[in-house]
Amino acid sequence: MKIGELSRATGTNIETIRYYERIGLLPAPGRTAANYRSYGDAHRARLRFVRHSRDLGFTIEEIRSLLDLSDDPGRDCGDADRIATRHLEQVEEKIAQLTLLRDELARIIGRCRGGVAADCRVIEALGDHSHCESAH
Amino acid sequence: MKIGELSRATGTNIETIRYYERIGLLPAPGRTAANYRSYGDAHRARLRFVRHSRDLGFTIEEIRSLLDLSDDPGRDCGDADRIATRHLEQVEEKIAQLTLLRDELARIIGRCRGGVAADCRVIEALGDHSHCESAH
DNA sequence: ATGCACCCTGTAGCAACTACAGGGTCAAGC
DNA sequence: GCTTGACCCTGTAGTTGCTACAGGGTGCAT
Repeated sequence: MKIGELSRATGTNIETIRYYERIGLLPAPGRTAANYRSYGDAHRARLRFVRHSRDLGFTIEEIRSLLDLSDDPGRDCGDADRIATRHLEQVEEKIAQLTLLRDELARIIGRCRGGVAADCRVIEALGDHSHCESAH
Repeated sequence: MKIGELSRATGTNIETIRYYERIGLLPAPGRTAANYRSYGDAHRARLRFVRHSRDLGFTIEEIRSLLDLSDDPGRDCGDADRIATRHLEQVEEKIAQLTLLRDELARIIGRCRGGVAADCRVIEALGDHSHCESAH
């Protein structure tokens, strides 16, 4: 299949597919006589793996490691588990941070009673971290 | 005060301070005879405002608007409220997304019972979105 | 033969910094 | 008086993960 078809089959931008090839995340496919990229099922499966991992928030480097693992079926699965677990921890930490942040924002906004900027509690609160109830 | 002192006083990287000046977020300060930047209290307060806003996840452009507002004390506070409220909504959406993602990751990882990559449920799950229970 | 959809390479842009390279300034110590 | 070290300067390039051209070639239908 040509790149446009692969793009549609995986919901991936054509430029992104070429980008993944350039950085070595996808293997360079064969070419047609007209120098068009020609992909097979294995390419499509690999790209789906990459896209799904990106959707789950893995970085390109993490995906590289995960792909190395899946290319070597004899290797210990524990490595994949460790990468995913560490990522899960990061996601949980991010959620915790954003939750603090949300509470802080809600508190700041809640104090706004309208009026002019000189009396604005939102602007005042942004200028002075010491009004905050949590660290960030 | 010189840039190093401002950096320590606000916990901001020196390069970041110069960057903010370059993009017009901070006004260019006066210079000493030796061409060193020379800051006053107003600069420090403004930088604290910027850093605090960044910590709360506002973008540079949002901060630019908020600074415009605080520079013009007669203006309607509602603009600041709207910017902050929209940002709060974005944070809430991000939390919701990450929560879905966390559940999906936890589910994937929970299936891993060790063993070799060929049988790895983590790698299998990453390759096939159809195993997922939620959209992402 | 001409239009159009598709493909190619290479480069530049985005956000928000961060990290040099290559140089100048200033006070302290020998 | 000269060096050492901490600080400062400008300008440019790197980071992540794409995205968007510019400027050209290919393939098929009308």
